[in-house]
Amino acid sequence: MSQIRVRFAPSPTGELHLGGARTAIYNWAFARNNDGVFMLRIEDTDPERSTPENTAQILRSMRWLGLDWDEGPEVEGAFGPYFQTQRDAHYTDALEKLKTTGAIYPCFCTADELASKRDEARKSGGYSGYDRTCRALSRDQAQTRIDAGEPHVWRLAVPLDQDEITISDLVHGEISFPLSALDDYIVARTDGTVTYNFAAAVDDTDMQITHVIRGDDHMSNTPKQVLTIKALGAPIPQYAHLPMIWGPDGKKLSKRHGATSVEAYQDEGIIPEALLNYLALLGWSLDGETTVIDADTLTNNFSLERISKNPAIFDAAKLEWLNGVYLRDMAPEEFAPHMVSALGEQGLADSADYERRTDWYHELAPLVNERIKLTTEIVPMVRFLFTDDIEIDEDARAKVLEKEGAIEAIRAARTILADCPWDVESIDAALKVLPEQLDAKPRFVFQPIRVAITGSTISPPLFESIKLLGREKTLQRLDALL
RNA sequence: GGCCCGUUCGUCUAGCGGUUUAGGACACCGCCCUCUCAAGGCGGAGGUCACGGGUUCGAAUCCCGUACGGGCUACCA
Repeated sequence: MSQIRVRFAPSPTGELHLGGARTAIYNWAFARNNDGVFMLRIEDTDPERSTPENTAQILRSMRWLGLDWDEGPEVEGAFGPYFQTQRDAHYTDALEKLKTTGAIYPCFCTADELASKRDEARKSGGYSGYDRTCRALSRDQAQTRIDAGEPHVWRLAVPLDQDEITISDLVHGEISFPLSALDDYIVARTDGTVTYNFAAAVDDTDMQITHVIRGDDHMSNTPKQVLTIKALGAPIPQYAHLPMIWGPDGKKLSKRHGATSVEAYQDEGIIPEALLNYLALLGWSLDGETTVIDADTLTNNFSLERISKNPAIFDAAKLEWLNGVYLRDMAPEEFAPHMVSALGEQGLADSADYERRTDWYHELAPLVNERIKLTTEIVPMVRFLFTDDIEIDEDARAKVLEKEGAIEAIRAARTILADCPWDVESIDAALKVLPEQLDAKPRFVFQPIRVAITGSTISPPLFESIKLLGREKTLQRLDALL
């Protein structure tokens, strides 16, 4: 059997959003699991909405997710170019071929005429596509008008000698469309440029795509593309149409649901492993039990048969939970770079500092990564260790510091820490006696100390925090409240 | 309007005719642990498998209708 070749074909009219990312993931995983080729093709034929910035953003997002493509922009390959705007020659060839076989015909109806015909037909209740007026023209008649310079488009002549066309979809099974409901769709516009359905069909043919894995919204386009490929005399690829991803309200995912692009999630503190994992399992399942799956397991087990047929609602809470799972699983040397980068953005740390006291960072890492879900939570939790410019939270001041016994606890801690050996065990042992000594519940003793040192009621464990802060700064912060 | 697709706990899903009193995960609730917050442990609530008909000894699983939701129906992709 020939090698499996799949493609992800985004149109750079916007950022890479979650639905597109998932389509890319499934294509990639399918190719990897079958020793196939994963191709990236940019469908930039809409000059109004396509931008190089969007293309760059899509490539960036894919790399971030770890989706490496074997052919496409920047890596190139034998089937390029990989931008549709650079493939005119291929489309012209295909067009010429279909003109000679008569599979397409020129249509001189104007856009206005078509619009009014459509409106009228709809009003009387039964619009089912172009009425094929120009299909009745003889070749000579048509050629004469073309020679006279009359503006025209080219349409695909849908075969009339069969009832229906059946496409076999690897997700949905066999799907039949009555040909009577199919339009003689426009393949080439008045200005000579080709339309999406034609370009996609020609490209999939020329690029020898074996499996077209794409969104459900293309299902109705498939018969047009199949008819086109047949007219070209090429083999029909296999299709797999993925269900849509919806927002929490069951409507199409959009800005009003918050972040929709891959980069937006990156900014919100999601790491690529988690997004890949979440999206992979949104519409596909390994066994119904597995919720945490790494890239290798995915690429070794992905199958089109286990893609679900029904749309899925995007659940941000579950993504965040997964993100937390990945964060918690990280070893100190894996997590520390995330801390450095988050702190770096605030000018609180840099890689030089990390180099200088790597052990210190590695001691801090496990205290942090097990209590957060998003990398954006890192800085608020450890900020007190990186600057003396800490402000004590108003709420914490009122609820903790102004309580009876708070100052006494801080004073007692100050005395103990002034000459306690500086390791976690010693600090722990020394401070643990305070509740009994002051005859107070542990929380009433330790919370004031925590607020004094970290500025907040929420922090990494106290004794470890004290140890990492260092004796000098610890005493300074306690003194500040006495 | 026409054509196509879909419908299992709030959400993601397992289930491919009997092993199911429908399993897992997130979210939710309670308890435990505890210096805060998390994490973790234990337990709980939550589904008349959209609805109605069939087929069958037996249906979430097969068939047909209906309802609801979605997609396409552009000289957009």
